[in-house]
Amino acid sequence: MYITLDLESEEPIYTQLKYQIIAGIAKKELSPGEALPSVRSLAADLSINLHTVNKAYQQLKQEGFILIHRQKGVVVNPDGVPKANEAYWSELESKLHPLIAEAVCRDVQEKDFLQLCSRIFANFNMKGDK
Amino acid sequence: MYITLDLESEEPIYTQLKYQIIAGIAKKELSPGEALPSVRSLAADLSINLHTVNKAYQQLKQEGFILIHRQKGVVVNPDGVPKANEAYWSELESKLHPLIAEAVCRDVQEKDFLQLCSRIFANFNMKGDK
DNA sequence: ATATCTGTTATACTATAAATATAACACATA
DNA sequence: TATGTGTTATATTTATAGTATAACAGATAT
Repeated sequence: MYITLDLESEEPIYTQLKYQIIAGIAKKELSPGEALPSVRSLAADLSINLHTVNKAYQQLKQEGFILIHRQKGVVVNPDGVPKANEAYWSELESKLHPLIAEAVCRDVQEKDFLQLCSRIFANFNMKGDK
Repeated sequence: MYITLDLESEEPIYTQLKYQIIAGIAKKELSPGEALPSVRSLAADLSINLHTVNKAYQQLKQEGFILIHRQKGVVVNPDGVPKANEAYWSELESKLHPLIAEAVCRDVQEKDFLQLCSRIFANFNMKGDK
C-alpha cells in the first residue's frame, strides 16, 4: 500500500491522504480489520505532521471507513464500510451535478461520460493486481 | 436566470456562482452571445462584493465560458463553450476517481451509479423547461 | 517498575485563501 | 460632462491548512 502526496497541489494533504486510503480499500489492497500505521509513524514516513495524519484519520473514522482504538491503534473497519444510504446518494448527486453541467456545456455525449465512469469502475474491481 | 447562494456553505461563494452560470449555460437558460450582468450590478443583486463576482467571471473567462470586453461588458461565449479536449478528460477523470472509489467501498453497483449520472444528464437536456 | 507505544488534547505560530471595503484608473458612450 | 464598463491597488478580517512542541492517559513489553 503505497501512498504518494503532491505537496504542490491545491488539494490539502489530509484530503489526498484520505482518498488514497479509500482507494486502497476500494482496490482491496486494504482488507477489513487490517491495521493502519500509527499517526506518528505514517507522519514520519510521509515527512508530514502528526496532526495532518490525525485529521485524515478522524474524518475516515467519522465516515465509517476505519476504527480507532485509543490504545491499540487504527484498523480498517472489520465490518466493512457502511453501505450507501439516502444521505450518501444525495451528496453524490451534488458532487456529480457540477461535473455533468460542464460536460453538457462542452458537448460531451452521455455515452462517453458513462464509458469513462465504467472504465474507472473496472479499474477498482480488477482483483488480479499487485 | 435565478442565482441562489448559500452563505453558510463551505463551498466558496465565487465557486457557487461559477457553477450556477455553467449550469445556466448547460440548461440553455443562457444562450451564446447573451449579456451577463456587470460585476457591480450582480454583486449588488446578490449582496456580495464586486471582487467576488469578478473572481468568478475571471475564471469563467479563463475556461472559455464567457468573454469579457473591457468596456462593453460580459457575454456568454458567442462561439459556444470550447469542446472537450485531452486536458479536460484528464481532469474529469481525476475528479471522478475519488467519487467512484468511495462508491465501490460502499458497495454501490456500477449500474446504479451510471443510472444516477443518466438522470442528471436528462435534467440538463430537457428543453421544455421554465 | 520502567520505558515505550497508542491516540488525544492543548497552545502557538506561519502561510494562504476567501471575502469585504474603499479608492482610483482608463476607456467608451449617452 | 457625467455615467457605466472592467481593472488595479491596498488594506483588513476571518477561516483553514499545516507545522512545531509539549504533555496526558492507558496499554504493553521488557
